[in-house]
Amino acid sequence: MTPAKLADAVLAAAHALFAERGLDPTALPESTAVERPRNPEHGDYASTLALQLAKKSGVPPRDLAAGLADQLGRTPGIKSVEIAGPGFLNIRLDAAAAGQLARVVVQAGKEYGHSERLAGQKINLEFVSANPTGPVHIGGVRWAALGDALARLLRAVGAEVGTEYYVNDAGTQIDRFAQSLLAASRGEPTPEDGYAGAYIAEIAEGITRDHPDADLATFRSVGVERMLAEIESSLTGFGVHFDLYFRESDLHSRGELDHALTRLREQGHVFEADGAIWLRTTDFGDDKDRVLRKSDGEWTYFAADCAYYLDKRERAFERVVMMLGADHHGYIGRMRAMVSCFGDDPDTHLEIMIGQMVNLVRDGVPVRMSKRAGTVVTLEDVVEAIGVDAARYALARYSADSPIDIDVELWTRSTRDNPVYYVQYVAARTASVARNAAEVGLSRGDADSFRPELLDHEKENELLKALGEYPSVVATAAELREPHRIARYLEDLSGNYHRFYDNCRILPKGDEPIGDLHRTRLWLNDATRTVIANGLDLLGVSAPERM
RNA sequence: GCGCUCGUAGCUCAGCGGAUAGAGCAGCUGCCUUCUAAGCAGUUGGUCGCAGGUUCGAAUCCUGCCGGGCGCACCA
Repeated sequence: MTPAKLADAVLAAAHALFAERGLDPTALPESTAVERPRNPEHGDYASTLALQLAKKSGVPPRDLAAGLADQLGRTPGIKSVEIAGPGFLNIRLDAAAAGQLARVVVQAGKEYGHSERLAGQKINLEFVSANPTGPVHIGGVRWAALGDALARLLRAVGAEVGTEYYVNDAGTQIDRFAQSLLAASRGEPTPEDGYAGAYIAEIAEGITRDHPDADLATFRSVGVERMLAEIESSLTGFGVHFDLYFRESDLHSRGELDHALTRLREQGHVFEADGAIWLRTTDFGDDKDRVLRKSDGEWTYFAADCAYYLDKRERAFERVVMMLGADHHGYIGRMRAMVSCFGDDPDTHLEIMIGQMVNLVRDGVPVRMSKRAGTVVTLEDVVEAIGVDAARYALARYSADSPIDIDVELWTRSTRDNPVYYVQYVAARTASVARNAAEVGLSRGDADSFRPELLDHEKENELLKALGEYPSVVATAAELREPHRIARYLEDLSGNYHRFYDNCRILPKGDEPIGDLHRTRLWLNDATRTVIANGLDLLGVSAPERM
């Protein structure tokens, strides 16, 4: 019996009860859920349905709870139902019904935890989008970890996801980048407002080698391509693949800014003043109107944002998700207003996620500079310091709302206090048990030797409940755009596995003959490995066979 | 000044309106002759920033205040 099926049973009981008492069935929700109470005295699962229905039905909650308990008590697999407090239903399952889950999980394999909850939704996810004027810095690394995890999560719940990296290859920052390369190639000092760092000299040198007569235009075009190739390669090494690297220059060359301007004009929110073309974003709550085309005829960055948004919408994405650093949160107001100016609804078509700052900390002091980039800490620096797995886990483990310090010493430690090791250790332990089982001739066996009623130890029950919770954790994490929930869940699951391991011997001791308990526990071991591996995969972290 | 965000144990943080608010670290104390001790068990530690409101029920939702961070360009 999975929690989802139990929840269905609770709802079915409510329907039966309402019919029996002649109550209005429209008061019943379409679906309900059961909780995994922390306090074991509150049963294996708890439902608050009676509390929720009391007001709507006009029946006292404890009275409703009693009726529900009566109905539920007749459901196979349910051992007992108690009413507690104001009207909680505390439900206990038979060991056999609870234990079935081990088999459900193993048989579902990689699919366990997946659902169709967001099926049919087409979501565009844009993240990182660091300017191609230098390596990806640490803030972008957080988005790489979080954005990629979110893409995996959304796909796991059935959404159609397109991931994109917006390449700002058309603005004046690119001019400065080109001039910095040119200066470096001539051995001249970095121009004012230019880019410094060893990488500039390296790229300049490479371009000069391949294009001896390179002029500013060459440094510009080739420089951007090489920088972008480097960025893409470092992201690939980080396990992050983008479906599309979208170039701002394409918006210009395809005339998409004019197209967007036309559309905005049609909607009636464009005006001219002081020789510039403006979008009246104040119509939709922005604190000031925004320039689309400057008086000198140049498009603004904001105009390109408008065109890019329109482009995504015209590619049939119904939801446009963008991830920005906290220093860009001022964009939210104008972006939402812009969406409204197009006639869209910012609450349904746009979603802007804001992430707080990240520091790499060594010996209690923030690391400030990269060996290669000079002024910032880069993706390579983070990977070199703690490795891809730890970096991805550390960056995905915290809510994007909270600023984080990544302590190099902590995240490279091989102890309990390093969360990624704690979780990966379970992956290794479960794999080790499976290997040892195979060596002594123990296998999960067939359906006859899977005897879930034998899984009646407290720690087995706790582990089963944790495993059963996984699908709803995935669904919630996807809906709330909070990958950190996966990490926290995996840590909880890991604790449950270790306690099971400590209390319940899986393999036969010495000459002990192999029995159904050994086989059944092996199912539980393998179910745990499945969920740990699936969860880590959502975060882009490996599930090692050995450590 | 306006806006966004955060404020939970000594520290770092979980907690999508539910029961006695949880975990790791730090402190103290135990557990390895058979599956990985990179583990487990016990113990100490809280006016959930403050004040109101909504609710059967608030750390969670709303309002105000206090404190920290960030942002308010015809920059990109």
